[in-house]
Amino acid sequence: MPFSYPYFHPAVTVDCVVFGLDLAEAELKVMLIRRKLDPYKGSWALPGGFVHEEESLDEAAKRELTEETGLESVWLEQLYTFGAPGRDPRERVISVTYFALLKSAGLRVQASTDAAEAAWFSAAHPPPLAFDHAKILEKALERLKGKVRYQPIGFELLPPKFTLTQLQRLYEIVLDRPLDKRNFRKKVLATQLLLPLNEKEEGVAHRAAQLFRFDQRTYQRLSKQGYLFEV
Amino acid sequence: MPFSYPYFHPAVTVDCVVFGLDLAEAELKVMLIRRKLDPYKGSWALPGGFVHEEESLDEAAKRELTEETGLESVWLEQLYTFGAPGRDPRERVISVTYFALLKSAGLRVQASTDAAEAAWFSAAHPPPLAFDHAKILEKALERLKGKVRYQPIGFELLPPKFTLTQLQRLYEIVLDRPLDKRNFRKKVLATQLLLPLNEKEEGVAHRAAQLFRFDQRTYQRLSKQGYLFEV
DNA sequence: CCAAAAGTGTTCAGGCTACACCCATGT
DNA sequence: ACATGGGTGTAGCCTGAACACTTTTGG
Repeated sequence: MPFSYPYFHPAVTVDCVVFGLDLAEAELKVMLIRRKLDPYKGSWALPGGFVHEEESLDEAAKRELTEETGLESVWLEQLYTFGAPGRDPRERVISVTYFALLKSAGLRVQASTDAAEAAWFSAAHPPPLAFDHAKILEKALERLKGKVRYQPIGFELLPPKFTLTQLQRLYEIVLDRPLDKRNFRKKVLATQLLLPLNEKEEGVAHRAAQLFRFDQRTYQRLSKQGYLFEV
Repeated sequence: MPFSYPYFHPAVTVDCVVFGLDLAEAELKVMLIRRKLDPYKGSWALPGGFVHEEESLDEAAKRELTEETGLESVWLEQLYTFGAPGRDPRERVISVTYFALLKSAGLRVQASTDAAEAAWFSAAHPPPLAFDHAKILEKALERLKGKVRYQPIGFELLPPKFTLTQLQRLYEIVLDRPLDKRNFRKKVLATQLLLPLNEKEEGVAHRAAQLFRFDQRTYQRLSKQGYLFEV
């Protein structure tokens, strides 16, 4: 018989706030699933589920994301842990939440096993959410806004090859204010973290823009030396 | 019979990284307790304990802090949740960690009920710690260094009345680099968040320094308007 | 009067902001 | 040819860094 500490043992879940960028609508999106089980059956909720006995919290978050939305290889970071008594009407549940950034290439999502349906919604104006998920989303937005300014995580929301205008739109959307084109370009190019590719944008009805990719290697080298990315 | 989700239910603890400032030794300190129970009986560890069924995580952190160290009214913020399988040798335990800042007035601590002994150690060079507490401490230090620069939490480590030199020492210790006296004073006074008191330092064998206090009210008003404190 | 820390201004360089026009491409 | 977004430089301002001496107090 396995040892068990003689104290209260709550249920523990992970929930993920998955952000995606919609450049067409110039909006930050969040992925929600429609619950097919009680409680809150039929409501929109963050993708998530119970932590298994033999997996770490990070692994649980990755697994739930894949199971519920078919998404893989997203950027994932622990956000905050919510555990107020009563946040789940049935039993006390501690929720370790993550926030995830998805390369915007495909904003299509396949719902799968656990969830009835998955879809993207405006992150700023989401529909009513199950449990305390509105509070979780708010915290995630706050973190994203704060973090995007001093860590180059914004790139996780863009396709691997992107134009400077797309990068600027990204920051304008997340920071919710307009940026000056010339100043923005000067600044991000000065970081030396954008590698110009031998490729141009395709299929546009105007002058094709230069494509760049983010230089992950150089960034990692620089940040070990105390370099601070800032926008 | 109460409802219970048919999934794994781990034990859940809160652990607190309590920082204090030792201006005499110019060092950041962390409070540790000596464990009087297995596992790791006799080792130094972060103060903490199991979450009760009817209390929130924040409440649990406050309660443990008071029970184990006699400390009250410290600044407390959730840090990170650690839950790797195997981090407790007996049973899987999820630990929601907090970091706490203690006004340095009294760096004495009374051990009480749960713990055999409580004492202050160098935060940079702690003794060997139980469980994965070394990793937790490291994360807390990282957070403190990052946060102190853009949020005025440093004041939580000083007595309510302090001199500009003490404030400068604090930042020098936390950021681990020397700061220029004149530039530092210009900058912090420009924030308008330091109120000069009609009092001077006492009992020193040299010119007595002006005492200040931090203007919490004004800060809250300004930060609602999007003001960003920076050092 | 000596030791110890408090207190105080100016100069210079680099970064940030504001701002407008020509260019390349597809239809 | 025109519509659409791509791409580029400069000038003023402000902020951050460097730097040394006088003042006050207690012993």
